[in-house]
Amino acid sequence: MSFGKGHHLHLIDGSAFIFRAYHALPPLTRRSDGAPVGAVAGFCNMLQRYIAANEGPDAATHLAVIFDKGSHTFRNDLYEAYKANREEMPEELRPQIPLTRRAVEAFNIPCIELEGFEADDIIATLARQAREAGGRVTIVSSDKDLMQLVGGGVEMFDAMKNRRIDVDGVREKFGVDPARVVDVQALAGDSVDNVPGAPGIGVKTAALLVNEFGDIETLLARAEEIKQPKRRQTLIDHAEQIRLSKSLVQLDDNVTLDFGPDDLELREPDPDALLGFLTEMEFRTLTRRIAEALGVEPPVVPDVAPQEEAGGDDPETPAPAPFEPQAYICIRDMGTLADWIARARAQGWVAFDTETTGLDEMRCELVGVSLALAPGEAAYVPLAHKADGADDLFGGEALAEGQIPMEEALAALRDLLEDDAVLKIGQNVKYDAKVLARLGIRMAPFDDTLLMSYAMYSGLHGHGMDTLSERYLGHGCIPIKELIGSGKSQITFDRVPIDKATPYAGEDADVTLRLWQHFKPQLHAAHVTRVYERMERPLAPVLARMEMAGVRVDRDTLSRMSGAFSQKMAALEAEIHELAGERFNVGSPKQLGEILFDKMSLPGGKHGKTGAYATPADVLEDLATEHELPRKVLDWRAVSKLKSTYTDALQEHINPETGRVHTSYVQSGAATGRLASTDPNLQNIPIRTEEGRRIREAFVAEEGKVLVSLDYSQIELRILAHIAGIEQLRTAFREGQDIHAMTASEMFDVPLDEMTPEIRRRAKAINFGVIYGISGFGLARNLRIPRGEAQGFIDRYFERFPGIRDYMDDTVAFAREHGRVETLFGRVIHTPEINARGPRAGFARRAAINAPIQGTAADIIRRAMVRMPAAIEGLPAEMLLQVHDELLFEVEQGAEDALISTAREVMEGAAEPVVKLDVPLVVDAGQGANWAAAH
DNA sequence: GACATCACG
DNA sequence: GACGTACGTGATGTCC
Repeated sequence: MSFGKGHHLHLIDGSAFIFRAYHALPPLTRRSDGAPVGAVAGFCNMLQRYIAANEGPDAATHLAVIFDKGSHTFRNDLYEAYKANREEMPEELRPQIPLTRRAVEAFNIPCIELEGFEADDIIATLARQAREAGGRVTIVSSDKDLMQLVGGGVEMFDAMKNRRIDVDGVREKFGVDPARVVDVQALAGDSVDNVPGAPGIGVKTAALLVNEFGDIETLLARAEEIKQPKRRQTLIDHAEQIRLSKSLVQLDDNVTLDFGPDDLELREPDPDALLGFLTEMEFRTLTRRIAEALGVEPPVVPDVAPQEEAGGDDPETPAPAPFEPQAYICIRDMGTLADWIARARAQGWVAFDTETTGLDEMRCELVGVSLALAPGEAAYVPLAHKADGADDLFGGEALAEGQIPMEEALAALRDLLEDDAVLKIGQNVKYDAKVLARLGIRMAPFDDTLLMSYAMYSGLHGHGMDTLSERYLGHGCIPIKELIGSGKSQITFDRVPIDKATPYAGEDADVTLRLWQHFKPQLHAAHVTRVYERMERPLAPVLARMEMAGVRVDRDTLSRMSGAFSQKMAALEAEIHELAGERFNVGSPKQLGEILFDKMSLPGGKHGKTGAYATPADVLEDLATEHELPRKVLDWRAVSKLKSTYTDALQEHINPETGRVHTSYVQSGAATGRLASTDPNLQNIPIRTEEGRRIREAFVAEEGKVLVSLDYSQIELRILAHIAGIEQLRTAFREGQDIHAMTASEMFDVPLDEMTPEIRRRAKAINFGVIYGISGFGLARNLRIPRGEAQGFIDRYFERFPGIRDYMDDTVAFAREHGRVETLFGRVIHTPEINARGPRAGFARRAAINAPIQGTAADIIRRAMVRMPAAIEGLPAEMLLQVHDELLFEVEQGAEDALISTAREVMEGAAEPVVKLDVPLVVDAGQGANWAAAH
């Protein structure tokens, strides 16, 4: 069939796809021979998702993937240095290139490459042919070099951001129409492709010139008319270089091809060929998913064990059992349960998991438990499943038949779970341990696959069971949604029929067991055994105890504040509507933006990602000098935040049984080693404003008790001083000086006794900026000073403290070489994006600089927390909360001083004996009837 | 469910 | 001189 009107040709930029796949995924190797296949897997995934989503008005009728071939093209003949500063292709990627071509063919998609031509030129040619035939074209790429092709039915599609780029999109990027893009590129040049352009002219300036004069030739002919002398001279001096640049960026849309759009009609893949290829790559999940999409039986991917080296200690290792959820056993009688428990004891370890009615460990009920003794050998013990239809007529109380009575089963399980000689293996053990603790059962000793993954792979990926199973076992888990549904019609696990619950619950234990067998030997190889055994594993029970203790929150106080906030909001809202001259939703940034920037035409309206106006606080802050309205909106937002996030929401988190609020800490929440706090988040209770701070008055001690807060003073700066070896900082900390004032004095040559608050404020911002991987732009924005001035400060800072720059450079170099950074205590934080290009590289760089500092501080307080229960044993005190550098305790009146001195000693000495810091750690303490007073 | 906004260290 | 930027989190409301 010939291509024409009504047809739509999609052209995928294959090389861009590969690089994205390569950088998006961690190095994955084929199990049988260790060949790198991560990029191939990512590539296939992206291709599959692209095809699956091919519907709607922009769907392809014709499709091809285009690759570059050869490194020498006509552009190298024009300009030797073209693309000369491209980095070498990574070693792991090179062998994957031919495999991705085979992947395209396996999908039955035409795979196009032509010796001596860049993919861009082939795309340009096909796009022109398709356009001339009267059809539409979508170029799947975000490469700006292709933007010149947009228009007349040709658009681009950024698969990463899932966004189409049309003529307006190109105008936004280059400031000119697509037809003029080459002229802008010719002037601005391109450092990535090493196109020289005109020195000193960037895209902004280039667009300005092109819009005024037209194309390059006209511009060069009329260069004399340019007013700015420097710019005029540049253009005159570099005319030839600019012409050359244009011929480099101009795509050739007249490549001789022995086929055309007609030949690229969308074809169904041949299941045998496609699944054969995927099986050969040993992509288990992907094979299964694609088989499902094709409606055929998924082939078994042989699980070939890696080739053991000669003399390997166990050449007879059998292949792991395949996953067969239907084969899991349902235990319905005490005899069988006792038998499994006996086998677990004989073996010395067992994988264990609980099923419950919800995610809140403080309120949910136990529904059943599962056990696994070997890969593929798992059992589910239902305990509290409801009878079918029990919820209709009889109040939902009737239990399903054939379950061991709860009491009896728990008594038997207690012996196993509390047996010091049996290791319990779980995934996120803190959850199960809390559920069991409410039933009076202590679960110890244990191993936790979530924490093992966190210790080894922090920063690489999440640590949930589904993620780990897919990644390390190649097995997609049964989604919980298949059992309990989602949204409004969601049911609790006790309503799931036992015959459906058994494969799911059994799988949880089976997967956990297999992950443990996979991870355990790797801890040593990754050098994180100490991190796991000394910091992560022992912290979990400590967190569980803190969470169960909870903190008392006074409902009346919050309720009164909510009432007052409501009134204040209503008053502000009325004033805002009055000032705006119309009613609108103040909480909608979109509507607010339209009022401010369209209706009132205030300056500075910038569009966010979605094209709507952005109205963040700092923008409104600037506008507040122009008009009354922005200030009112800021006030409204402040009150609205306090009410909805704190005074309203916190009340709902008060547990009716304990009268206290019980947060959950996510031990693997932050890549740096920090904790995260959820449901509710008690690590972001307001303190910076007077009004917000009053919310802390609702966090109170019980009658006869006191809240005590201890926090590390300047811990991250102290760590920086130690790691980077900055002598002036170390001395200042040893002598207890004001560190920001000292920095200011050093930088601005102001004696300490003449220090002003303003100068000190600047130094403080720089000190913090350093910890975050400082940039002139960031500091400028923070201090609201010109960028040049901010850069001057930074330069001066590095001059005075050269060790800081060395630390930054060394850390980034280490990350580039190893793909990770480390804390002083050996915690590993992976930096997979550190060798990426573009803005992502900047993010990764700053994160790598920050991670060892933030992470070491996190390690120190974790160590203190692990030691704390034993240290304060005997004192009438409980540790309640951790807020990164602060610990909050509740203690009986009279024992405050004893607690403070004990806890302070633990905290100040927490780095030792593993690390001897050459700066002191200092802990400040406060106490009072509520959290506000304890500060 | 993505995005914008804002609370904390 | 150009680009886009402070690090790490979680909860809420709007809007599609």
